[in-house]
Parts: sequence; C-alpha cells; structure tokens
Amino acid sequence: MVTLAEVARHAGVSASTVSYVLSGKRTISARTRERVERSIRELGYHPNAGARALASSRSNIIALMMPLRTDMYLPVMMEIAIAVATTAREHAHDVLLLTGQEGPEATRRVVGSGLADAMILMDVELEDERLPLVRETRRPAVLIGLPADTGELTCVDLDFAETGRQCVSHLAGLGHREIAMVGEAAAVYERRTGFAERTILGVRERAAELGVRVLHRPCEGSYESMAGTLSRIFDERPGTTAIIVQNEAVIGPMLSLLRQQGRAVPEDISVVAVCPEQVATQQSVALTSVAIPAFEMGQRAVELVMDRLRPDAVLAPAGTHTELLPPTLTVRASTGPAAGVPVSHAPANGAR
Amino acid sequence: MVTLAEVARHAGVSASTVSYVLSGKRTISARTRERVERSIRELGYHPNAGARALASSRSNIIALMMPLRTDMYLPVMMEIAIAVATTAREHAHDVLLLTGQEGPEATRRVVGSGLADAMILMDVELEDERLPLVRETRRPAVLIGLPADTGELTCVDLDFAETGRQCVSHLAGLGHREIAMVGEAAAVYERRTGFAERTILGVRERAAELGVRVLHRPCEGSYESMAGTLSRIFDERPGTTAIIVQNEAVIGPMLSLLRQQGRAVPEDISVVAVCPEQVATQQSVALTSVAIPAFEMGQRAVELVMDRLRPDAVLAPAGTHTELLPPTLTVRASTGPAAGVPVSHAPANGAR
DNA sequence: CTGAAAGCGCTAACAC
DNA sequence: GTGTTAGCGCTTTCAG
Repeated sequence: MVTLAEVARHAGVSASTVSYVLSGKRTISARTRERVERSIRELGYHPNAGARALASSRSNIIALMMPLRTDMYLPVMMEIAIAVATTAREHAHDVLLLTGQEGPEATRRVVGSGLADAMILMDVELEDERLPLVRETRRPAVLIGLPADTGELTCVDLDFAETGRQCVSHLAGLGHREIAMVGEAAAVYERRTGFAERTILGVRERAAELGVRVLHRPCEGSYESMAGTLSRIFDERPGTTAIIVQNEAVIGPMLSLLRQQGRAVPEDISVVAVCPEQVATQQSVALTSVAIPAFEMGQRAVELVMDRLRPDAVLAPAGTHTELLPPTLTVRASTGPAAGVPVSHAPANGAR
Repeated sequence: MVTLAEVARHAGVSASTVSYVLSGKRTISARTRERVERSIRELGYHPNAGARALASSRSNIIALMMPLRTDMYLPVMMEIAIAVATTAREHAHDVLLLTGQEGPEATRRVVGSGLADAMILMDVELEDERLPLVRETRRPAVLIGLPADTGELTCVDLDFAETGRQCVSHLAGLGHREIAMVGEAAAVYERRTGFAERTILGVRERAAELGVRVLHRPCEGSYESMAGTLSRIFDERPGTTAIIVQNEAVIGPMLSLLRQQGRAVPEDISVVAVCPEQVATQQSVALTSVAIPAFEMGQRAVELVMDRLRPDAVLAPAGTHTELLPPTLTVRASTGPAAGVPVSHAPANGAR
C-alpha cells in the first residue's frame, strides 16, 4: 500500500507538503505541486480513509437512514437515495446506508463512532422515535419529511398542504363541485406520517373556500381494495365528477376500473394524481399531476447538511429550519370540465 | 468524546484490556470484563471508527455499487440494497452506497483508500466496464448478475434460464402450444444485461423440446407500447393462448388491455410473469409467477463477501464461483388449460 | 490473565 | 513556500 510518506520521498518533498497539495489548504508553488501530483499518479496513491478520519476527525461520510416501512412507495425512496448519493459525491462525501432494523440507536452508533459526519433521515413520522437522539446530537442532521414538532430541527419536504390546495383549485376551476380523494393505506395515516394528512388538510381548506364537497377515503395497495373504494365512493356520492389520488400503487387499477365501469377519463370523471412524473406519464391516459420532487428533496437535504459542515460553519445548535418545496401541478389529459358544465363559460360558482 | 484510554482509567485497567474486552480476542476474567463493560456503559463510549480502521486496516464497511440505468426496475434494486444493508449489519458491517455517476473508478477510490473492505456490484452487464478493476483488486467482490465471462469472479443471480424453462413447462403442461413472450425494453437487450437473454434462451430451449412455438417481443415501459406489442402478437400469431411476461412496468397495462379486448385470463389466455411476488399478487388477477428473489440475492452476496473477509480466509484470488438461485414457479389464478383443451384429463405431456 | 508500548497514515500546528 | 513533529484513538505484538 502506497503511503503519503512514500509519495513525499518519491517527489523529494516533505509529508506535509503532499498533504497540503491534496487539501489545498496552503499555497504551493506550481513546480512542487506538479512534482507531487506526478508522484501520486505514478505510484497510484490513494489517501487512507481511516488515517485521514482519525487525524482530521472528519470521515467525509454522511449517513442516510431509511426505515423500511412496507407501505412506503419504494421508487420514491430509491430516487431520494440516489439523489443523496449523487449530490454527496459532488461535495466529496460518501453515503452510508442505514436501514431501520437497528432502531434509533443506529443514530448513536454511527455518529458516536465518528463513522459519519452528519445524517439525513427519511420517512419521518409525526412523533418519530429518532428525534430525541437527533436533537441531542451535535452533528448536523436533516429530516426528509415533517414531524409534528419541528423545533430545533432542519427539515425538507414537499409542501403537501399547498399540493392539496392546487389540486382542488384546478378541479374547481374546471367546474367540479363534488370531489373524491383516494388516499394512502390506512396504516399510513395511523402511523401519522405527516405528508398524507397535510395533503388532505390542504384539500379540505381550499374546498371549503371554493364551496366544493370532498369525500376522503384511504385505500390499500391492491386492485381489490381500489375496486371497493371506488364503488363506495360512487355509492355515497353519485355526483362525484373528479378524483384526487395520492397512492401510486393503485393508480393503474383505478384507471382500469373506471374504464370497465364505462366512466371515461376525463369526459365523465377527471383524475389528478400526486405522484412521480414517470408514473403520471406512463398510464393509459397521461395524468394531470403534482410531481413528487424526489431528486430535489434528496439534493436539498445534502446541501443543507453540507452548509453546516463547512469548516467555518457556526457550531451552535442548528435552530429551526423548514424548507417546503413548492408543488407544481402539470395539466395533462386526465382532467377536463365537469360533466354537464359547458366547456366554455364554465361558471366558477357552479351553483344550480 | 470518550476514548478507550478514558474507559481504561475509569475501569482501572490498561488500554489493551479494554480493547480485548471489545474484540474478544483474548480471554478476560469475568470480574475485569464486567468492570470494563460497566465503564463503557457509564461513560457512553463508542470506539472511534477511523482509529479502528487505521490500526486494524479494516473499515468494516462494504461498498454497494449500483449504477442507475433508467430502465432498471427500481423496487428490485431497492430490495436488494435493503437486503445487503440488513445482512451486513448482522455481520457487524455497514454499507456504503455508490451510484454509477463516478464511473468504474469509484471502485478504485473506495477500495484503494481502504474505505471499504469489499464490494458488491449490482446491475452487471455482459461486458461490464468495472470487471477489469474488480479482477485486479485483491479485495473480495461479488457481482449480482452474470457477465459474459465469469472467470475469476464471484457471482450471484437468479437462474433465469431455468426460469424460462419452468414457465414453458408449466404452460406446455396445460396444453399450450403457441406462446408469446413479452420481454424487457429493447435497450435492456442491447445493453446486454444478461438476465433478459438468459430467460429467453431457457424459454426457447424448453419450447423446442416440448414442441411449443414461441414469439418473443421486447416492450418499452409504457401503456401504449404494451398495446402495440399485444396487437402485433395477436396479428402475427392469432393462435396464441399464453403469454410469458418479464417486464414489471407493463404487467398492469397488459391485464387491462386483455380485458378490454375481451380476452379473459385465464380462460382465453394464460399469463405467467417473471416479477417480484408483490407485483404478482396485487394485480386484478393473481398471477402465476416466478419470483425475483431480491432479498435472497442481496443476502447471499453479503454472505459470500463475509466468507472471504474472515480473518482465517485464504488470501488467494477468489477463483471462479457462480451461484444461481433456483427459481420457483408459483401457480396462481392466471394460468389454466389452453382454450380447446378439456379441463380435466389435461395430459401432462401435452402430446396429442 | 493483564500491561506496556510501538506503530497504523494522516493533519495541522509550529517553525523557518 | 516548505519542513518538522506531535498527536488522532485504536490494535497488537512482546513481556510478564
């Protein structure tokens, strides 16, 4: 194994010079720098990570903790993980992947051992058991998702309340007055993973403002439960002309079922989805949707972490910082004027 | 930060004793051990990862490299990653997540710096550019997937050829004589990611043996392309009575389209899928399928790595070792006797 | 069964 | 602009 000392000897300089060439923390003459860089290349030198971590007390690793709740939509998790790893590398850091099975103590182990300089927590619950440990850590930490109490925490998430509002506004603008919302599995609400609740709150708020009726029904991930949910919706509210769906697993089944029932999208029923772009565009009808900006979420989380990791960063407790990414509703082929409402002159009040 | 020296002082023993209590590499009297363990607990001691790595030249980290080709099915990747992380922790190791963007050099960086003790490579192509580096490394490495030349490599994968054979055997046993195979996107075949080719080879082999005709068509991930593929299949081979599908993204659309066309599953057309269990069971018709054992693949990969990481392991080059997991075909509701074949007395050999 | 002490390879003062 | 050197915290001989 090639060491820094060997490089130094080969280049005819001292160890510290090699170190400084590597870190750029002091000015080096062009001549020396070149000699050193040449030696590094010729010898195939790679700085030893352990030694570096020990001497600098920085591992250049950030931990990404993702519990594996079975009802989470994996592709989104995956995309966030990829974004985190990619962005971290741009900042010369690596990513350590922690799963939930160790429990909250993984936090302590990884940070306590200096294995990671900071951490990013995914799939945060409203009352997350990891939060006490995060609050007492002096290491930078960023949550992806919003807990009930964000005090003293740094959080990144999509603005789901605004997402809900935009969905309703869009539909109301098309004349819809009776809307159903197909939500995540009941377990997601019970666990109180904030995002699902925040969406429905936003939906209800805007609906109240615009005089729209809303029926909210959670739905499991299977074809059958979608069938059941759908028939209950039309039983209870035969006048339903639009559906907002926030549950990736059942989007395909829903469209398939609507077609079977002879309900045309968007002529008879409009559909707005809250889901990744890819899911929205790959259906039989391209869906009007609000995208889940998974990549941006992971990216921002890393950037926030890196800010607090800068050498000159304040060491004070982080303070409270919440960053809600603005949702964007993209109109595609699945939404249109409410049945019975003339295409033009669609009255905004829809009153009869 | 609490150090081993502080623990030693607190417990009234020497540093080496504390170290040995931790590692169990020498026998310690019960009394001393307890005192040390107590001190560790009271002081909240966590061994410093960097120091440990430096002194022992073992980081206890294994790198997991997953290129992010856009056409891969993310949930399977994710499940493998989770399996790797989980299994690694059971062996007191952590997992470093590497994405493809750095190119093959990431291998060199991570292993050369001693950041990782070993690596697991996912999504291996037939002529993978990472292989030369893997072969020259002295660190243990395991591939998930099979390259064209497995010489001197350790590989784990599902036995896709046998998977293909089992699908055909099952259908032939039900009397089907005209089978279509809907495969992955053309790009997957062009990249020559072995698994897709191996499946169709197995399909063709068994089909030849049993006198079954096979039509193979790749298919992109969208609803439209599935529609196109399906109509081409029935145009070219109107007598098709069964479909094997190996493309998670279009399974839902396929079932939906068949229903629209008035083809009942399994009465008019039988469907066998190669996909994760969850996908097979959540469709409108529970699918007869061969599961992708993602978790097992990740798990075996870690175990193989750990074998070669044992202190007493031979340091010789690994040699060639390929482990193909046996496929299991589970019969569900989507396959039945070929149309025109009597339900009972369906001859197992299918001969007429 | 336990201690003492020599590094592991690098960083970052401190000198000049 | 460069060199010298004292650790960083742990593992592991070597002694007893």
